[in-house]
Amino acid sequence: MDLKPLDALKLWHDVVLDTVRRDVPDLSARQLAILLTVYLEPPPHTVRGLASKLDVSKPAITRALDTMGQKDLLKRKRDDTDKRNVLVQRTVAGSVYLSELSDTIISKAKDHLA
Amino acid sequence: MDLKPLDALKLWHDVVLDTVRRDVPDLSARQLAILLTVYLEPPPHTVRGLASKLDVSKPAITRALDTMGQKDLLKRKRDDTDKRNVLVQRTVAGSVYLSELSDTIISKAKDHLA
DNA sequence: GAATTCCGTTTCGGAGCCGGATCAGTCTAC
DNA sequence: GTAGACTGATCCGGCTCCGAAACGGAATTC
Repeated sequence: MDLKPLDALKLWHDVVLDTVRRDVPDLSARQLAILLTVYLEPPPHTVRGLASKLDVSKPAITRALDTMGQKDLLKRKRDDTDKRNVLVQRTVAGSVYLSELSDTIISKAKDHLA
Repeated sequence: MDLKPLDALKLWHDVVLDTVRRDVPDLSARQLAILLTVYLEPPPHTVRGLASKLDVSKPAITRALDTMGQKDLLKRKRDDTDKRNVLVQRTVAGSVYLSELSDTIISKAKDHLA
């Protein structure tokens, strides 16, 4: 793999610019980090676990789940075996959102990594 | 270039997670977009031009320049030929910041695009 | 040289997010 | 069964950012 510094920044620039312009579901870096973690890493995902992994406070995770839940990008589910836990789960809308993000990345990558 | 959707998202995940954890100069997506534009696209860069390119309001650009100026990532310079204009210019600290970002991207890319 | 246009900034009220402390509910040890 | 540990949610004061509108200064038009 041969990715030069300038190419890496240009790729980042193109993708960030694209997401800023069509800011539709405007996610903060933290929210995006949560979304990607839930979709890419093996479950289960708890509030505490996510807070630890991202090194942020628990309320930050709870609030992010609130806002992303409203946008239907994620959903909560109470753990039946231990009702203290909340399991964070995927949704169809979340999958679509990330699918579009990967499309953007791949499209922009083609321009720089040809 | 052969970048699969899952690899693209994993790359994004790793880099975003890295920037969230060491949130030192915590830049919003917009601020990062401004920074990358100024450093990657040919000058001159004006407030109005940046607002148009990112499709955001002028005050948003002004405020972003304020905060990033405090962090010394960018600097303003009055245009001598037309004193209405403000030219946005690079700084050493900004170059260092983006250099570290590209290092992170390249490092994470190696894991997925080997 | 007065009126108009253009530029970046500031003001304004409002919305979102922040972390520490605290809370109610659940599970575990004894 | 009761005391303690643990989970996620909520409260709190504070900070950042938002866009529309209004502003002052500079350039242009006539």
